[in-house]
Amino acid sequence: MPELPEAETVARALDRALKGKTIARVEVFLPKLRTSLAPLMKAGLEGRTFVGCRRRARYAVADLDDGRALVLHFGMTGVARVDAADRPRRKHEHVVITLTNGQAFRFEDPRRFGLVEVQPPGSDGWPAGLADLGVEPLSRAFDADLLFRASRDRKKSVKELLMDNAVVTGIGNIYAAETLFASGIRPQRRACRLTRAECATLVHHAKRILRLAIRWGGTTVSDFHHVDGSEGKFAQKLKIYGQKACPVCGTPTARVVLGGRTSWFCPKCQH
DNA sequence: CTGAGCACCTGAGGGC
DNA sequence: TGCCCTCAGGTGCTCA
Repeated sequence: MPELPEAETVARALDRALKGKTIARVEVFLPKLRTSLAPLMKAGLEGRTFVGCRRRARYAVADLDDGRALVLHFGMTGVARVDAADRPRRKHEHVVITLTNGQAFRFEDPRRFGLVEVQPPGSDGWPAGLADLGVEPLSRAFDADLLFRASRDRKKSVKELLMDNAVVTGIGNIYAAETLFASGIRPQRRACRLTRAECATLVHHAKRILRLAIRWGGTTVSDFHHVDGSEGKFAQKLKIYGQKACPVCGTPTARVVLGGRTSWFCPKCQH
């Protein structure tokens, strides 16, 4: 999916596009995405007004004026748009929420791994369904100590640890690869073999790369688009993911499959 | 508890 | 042109 920078970009745009807008009608065109869409239809959203939109992990959370929230996850191919309500529906637009101002919020998702739910507030200020997530990578809580502690006695690879949402949220296949390349660490290294200093390096580069990617509007590989339909420009900044050769030493990139995901690395620069 | 494997989906691209 | 294969930004289930 959309990893953290893409979700952040979308949440910021939805905040501008939806804030103060009132729901006129909710339509769904499939029984389910990752979860059933029936509760969304029965939620009685007509007449409710959006008060803003924020991000947690890879979720966009559009808050409503009654305390509930429209919770979105983009799976691999989910795209949110807000545009004219009267244009023809696209093939994979599964949810259309018409607003009273002549616009409509639309959720398009060819592979249907995404999620659109209405959730009540939980105890921590976030929707109830977002409990049990790890720390935000851009928060102070994500530091070398946390990563070092989480990596002890773990047989799994460093890359899988970085992508483990119970440890740190929002780092997916692209940004894990970029973080490991910048840190000079091979993706397949056992997490338990990381030094404290290497954990500090990983944390530093993860934060730097995620911030940079947000600044460039995220990464468009094929499906990801902004709320206005434009593309994320971080794709041209990728150093290792999907690259033929290492941009530093010119060595052809290598690939290894970890946790079922292709992991790109430079066999010369990463150890 | 952990980790491995796979299921959930459609579409794009390559080889024949 | 079509068929068959592999692969794709994620998550969550079962099983050992």
